[in-house]
Amino acid sequence: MRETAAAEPRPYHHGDLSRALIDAARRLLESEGPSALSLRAVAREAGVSPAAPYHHFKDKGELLEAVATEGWDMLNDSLSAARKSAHSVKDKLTALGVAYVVFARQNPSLYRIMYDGSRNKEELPSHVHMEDDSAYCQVRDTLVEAGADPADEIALELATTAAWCAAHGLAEMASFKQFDTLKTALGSEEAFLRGVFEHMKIFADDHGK
Amino acid sequence: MRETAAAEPRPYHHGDLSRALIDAARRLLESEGPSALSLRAVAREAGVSPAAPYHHFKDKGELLEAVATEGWDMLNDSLSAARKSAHSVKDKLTALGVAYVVFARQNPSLYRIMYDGSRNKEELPSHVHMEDDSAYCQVRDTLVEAGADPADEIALELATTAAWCAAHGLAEMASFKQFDTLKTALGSEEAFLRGVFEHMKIFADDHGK
DNA sequence: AGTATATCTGGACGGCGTAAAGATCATCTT
DNA sequence: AAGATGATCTTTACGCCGTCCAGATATACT
Repeated sequence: MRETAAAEPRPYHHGDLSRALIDAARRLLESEGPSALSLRAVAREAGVSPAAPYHHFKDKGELLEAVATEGWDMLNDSLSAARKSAHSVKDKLTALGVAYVVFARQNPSLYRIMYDGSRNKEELPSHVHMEDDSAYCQVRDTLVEAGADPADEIALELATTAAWCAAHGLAEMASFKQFDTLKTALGSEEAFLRGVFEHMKIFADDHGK
Repeated sequence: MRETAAAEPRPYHHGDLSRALIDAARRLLESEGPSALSLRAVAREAGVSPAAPYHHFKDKGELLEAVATEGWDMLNDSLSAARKSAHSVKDKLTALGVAYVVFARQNPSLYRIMYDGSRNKEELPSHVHMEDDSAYCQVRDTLVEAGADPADEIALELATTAAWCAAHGLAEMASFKQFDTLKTALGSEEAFLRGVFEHMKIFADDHGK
């Protein structure tokens, strides 16, 4: 819609350092894992001095928050796609759950970062829990589509929470080697995920329909 | 069964430093949280030099593992007690789930440490998953008591995994402020936990009985 | 008693997050 | 066009971290 650089945060010496820092962090996260993600390492990867990031982020936490935000956006997109691709209404919920866990398994370091900031503040970022096509709202809306009564707000929030907890729990557990035999017995990791979800009412029920 | 000190690791200059270090770590964990748990701080708290711990633990990780092991033992005890205190068979599973989450909520820093080491190794400690009165086995046995078919090993392991994931997911989520309104609406945090569990088949079903 | 050995201290190294001061460069005002 | 302004980046420095090494110290074995 717009020609060139005109409304961006104004490239100065570097160009767009905050963008470059987030990208560098993501790169390090994939190649070295979360424990290697120091502010200094990110600055090094981006080719600037260790203090440069402080002109764009208040501290290390704020940089990680920016990385996390992009992670949540990616997750929201994954869930949207899963919701659309599911054929029957009954499959939609499981498809959402599987998509959630698959995302976490494919981006384990990013997934960790996404929750780390929240754990310290004991609060999820608002765009996860509140905004309209946030992950939380997508799960809730899908529950309603599946037959949950939207008038009973408490039950609906409880059910959404239950689904979220189940998916998050499985996402963290699925990486443990203890489940390898079960995965091979069932043929694939996704079969394992579906198997676990099948044992959870929240993903199998008809929700009053 | 034995009189005094005879089979212990032998107290030397300090007395029993590894014990003292683990206690110091637990103390710091409760008073300052996981982020303050540096090796140096633990040594300081125990009144020894920063290098002293290295004669008892290979590195910081091994000390944290020792702390985690005690945490798992405490959790196992909590679950045993919950299992015994539940009156009906039907209540036992929910009682287990609630006890799990309550433990995590009452010892949040310790709970974090318990999983941190495993996340790096992608493997749970064996005494959690294998030994007879481990948390995992207690959940599995309770499922059998509740009517699950012990002959269908795959289904039983899937169900146990589902219950574990649900409880772990809820344990991590329950600290977020987002659920405060729901908790007050339901009257107490435990009511909130039970409400969430009620939406999970694994905790409500009759398991084929 | 005397030697070996386990335990602890002190000091050092590099890496970390972060703050302060100075250099550099795009933009704004005139 | 010129100089002032202020954002961006670098350099330097501080205290904390995990860890290693050399030396001191106290216990245990012969």
